[in-house]
Amino acid sequence: MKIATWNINGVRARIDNLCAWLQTSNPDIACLQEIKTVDEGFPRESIEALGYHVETHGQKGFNGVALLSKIRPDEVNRGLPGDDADEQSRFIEGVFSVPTGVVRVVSLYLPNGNPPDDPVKYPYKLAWMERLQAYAVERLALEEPLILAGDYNVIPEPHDCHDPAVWAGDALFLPQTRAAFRRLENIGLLDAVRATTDATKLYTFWDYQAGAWQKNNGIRIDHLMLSPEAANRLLSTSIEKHVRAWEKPSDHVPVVGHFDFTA
DNA sequence: ATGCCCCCGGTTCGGGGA
Repeated sequence: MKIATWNINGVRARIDNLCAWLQTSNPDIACLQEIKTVDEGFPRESIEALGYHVETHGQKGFNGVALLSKIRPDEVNRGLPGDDADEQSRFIEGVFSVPTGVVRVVSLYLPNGNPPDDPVKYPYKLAWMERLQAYAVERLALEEPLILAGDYNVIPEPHDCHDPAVWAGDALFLPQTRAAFRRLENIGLLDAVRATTDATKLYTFWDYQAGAWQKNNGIRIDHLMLSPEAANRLLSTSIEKHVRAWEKPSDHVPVVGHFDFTA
């Protein structure tokens, strides 16, 4: 079973790209971020035509997440618990039946947090990470396969970026950000890519500016975080960076986990 | 030191991204 995450950077601007990727990569479940549309504006027909069920949690203009899946989810929940006043659409959870039972899959878009000295943005990011941890603690107690997939806007370690010095004061790489990410690992979530490879220079995002892609000046910020029950089913991961060279690309590429959920 | 580039809303620029 192939479960992928991809920050699409505007699903309406990228629908041809998305359909081409679905047809070639053929994921069973795709977690999208930054769909940048309200639910009514999501181009669901062209995706349904490829055999996918579509669940969205959008908003006007920016943010927005979605779950595309070949099997219909038994349950869908929208919004990260812990703050009823938070109106940003950054979290959607689906529960899917598999031969071994269920797998719970989340598409999440963690706040960027820049600039760090902004009175609202960085505190919002850190608070969101605390809420995510509280949610994860609760879900981990279920002892189910759980896959928290998405754009975390976190560079976990210096080798997860081309030039750590450039990112030193950035909300994606500040010590507090990295510490919050480590807490997610320490409660029992496994970074699937790092668990399956020792390769260096693995990135999932390359800025549109200054020829970052051509120079491989990237960062690894899109992650699949796994509960122990999901980690035990993990076969391999891949970063599908070839799509970054397509015409009119997203600045992120899909990150894919292959799982064996056969009984 | 700053901007490079891109999407969106809605207008010819600003907000947001990272």
